[in-house]
Amino acid sequence: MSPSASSPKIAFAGADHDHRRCIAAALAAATELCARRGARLTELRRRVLELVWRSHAPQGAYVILETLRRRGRRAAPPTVYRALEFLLAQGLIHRIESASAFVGCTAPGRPHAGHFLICNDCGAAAEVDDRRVGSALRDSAAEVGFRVDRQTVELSGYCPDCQDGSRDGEPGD
Amino acid sequence: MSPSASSPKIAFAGADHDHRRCIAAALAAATELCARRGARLTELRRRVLELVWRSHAPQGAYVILETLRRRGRRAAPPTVYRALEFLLAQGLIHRIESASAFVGCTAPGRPHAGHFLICNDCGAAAEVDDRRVGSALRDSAAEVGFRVDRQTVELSGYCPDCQDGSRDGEPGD
DNA sequence: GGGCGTTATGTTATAGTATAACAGTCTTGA
DNA sequence: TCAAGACTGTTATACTATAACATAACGCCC
Repeated sequence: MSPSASSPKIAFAGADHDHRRCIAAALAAATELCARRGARLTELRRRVLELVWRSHAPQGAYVILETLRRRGRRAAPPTVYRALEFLLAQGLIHRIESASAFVGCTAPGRPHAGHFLICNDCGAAAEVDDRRVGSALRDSAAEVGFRVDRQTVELSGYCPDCQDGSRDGEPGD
Repeated sequence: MSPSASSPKIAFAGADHDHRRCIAAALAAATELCARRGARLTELRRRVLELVWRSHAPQGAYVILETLRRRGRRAAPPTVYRALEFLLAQGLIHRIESASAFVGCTAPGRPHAGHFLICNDCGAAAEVDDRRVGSALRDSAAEVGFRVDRQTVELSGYCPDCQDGSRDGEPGD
């Protein structure tokens, strides 16, 4: 069951996609997953998850906080960080270390140790699960006797949509 | 100029090595490199580089700041961050994103886009340059049309010396 | 050696990211 | 109902990083 025959790999959603569907799908998956696990996806946590998913660009904790407040919710930094902590623990979001920000997980409930392609221009982060990368990293670590616990793999650069120079200055290679 | 032939890969220095030689070698390489480039390795920058190299564990900017002050240097956060910025620009140190800290580069002056193995226990970070990892990442990005600019690859886990459980419950570090 | 532009550093203030600690509230189940 | 635990509110603070402007040191030219 291949998702789409036209493109071999789906990484960046593209500027024209219906993002409401992304959000709805993420919330539905989270609801289902938490129910199955007996984890409590409370109203607050759901709202924070929704705000993380507001864009494919990683969202900072304080941006989420501001939005919560503007929407009438009493909130302080711990409010947001605790919700984010829960969502991280459930594998519903990821932290992008190089941006100190959070992005929705595109394959929750499935064990995966993928990597991220992050566009310097539009800010979008695409999650990629590539077996070759994973095994290369694992082999490399094993060779020196290192036992891997957690991996942070983030490539910054320019996504296909942002490489044509239509945004500013330089066209790419 | 050939590296040691005794071990196939040198990643972690080990608890018993003479770290003064690491520091001396790093400072010598930095001096030579900056001279060749006409970059000014000032007294401050040299001292900051030395403090980054104080350990193989990544050092936080404020730890460096505190040490500078204890040693009698007038310093504020920008003092340290500006020196770190210079050292980063010269490729003499790397920033470990997942720790918000800095570690000395083990191969300055040589273009490299390697990755780091970071021990959760002793804190040491080993820089590894593995062609397979690099090419797997490059291939994976190219497949979806992503142009890579910068990469952050950090694996956290346990180094060979820290896997035997001898550290459990140890008070000091 | 003095003038002058450039680079480096000092200094103060503040922005941005994250957590500690404790109080109050809600949920759940015996 | 009650108790225990989980969740959220609240205040305070720690940690990380940069903006903005002042001063000092260097490098070059004449």
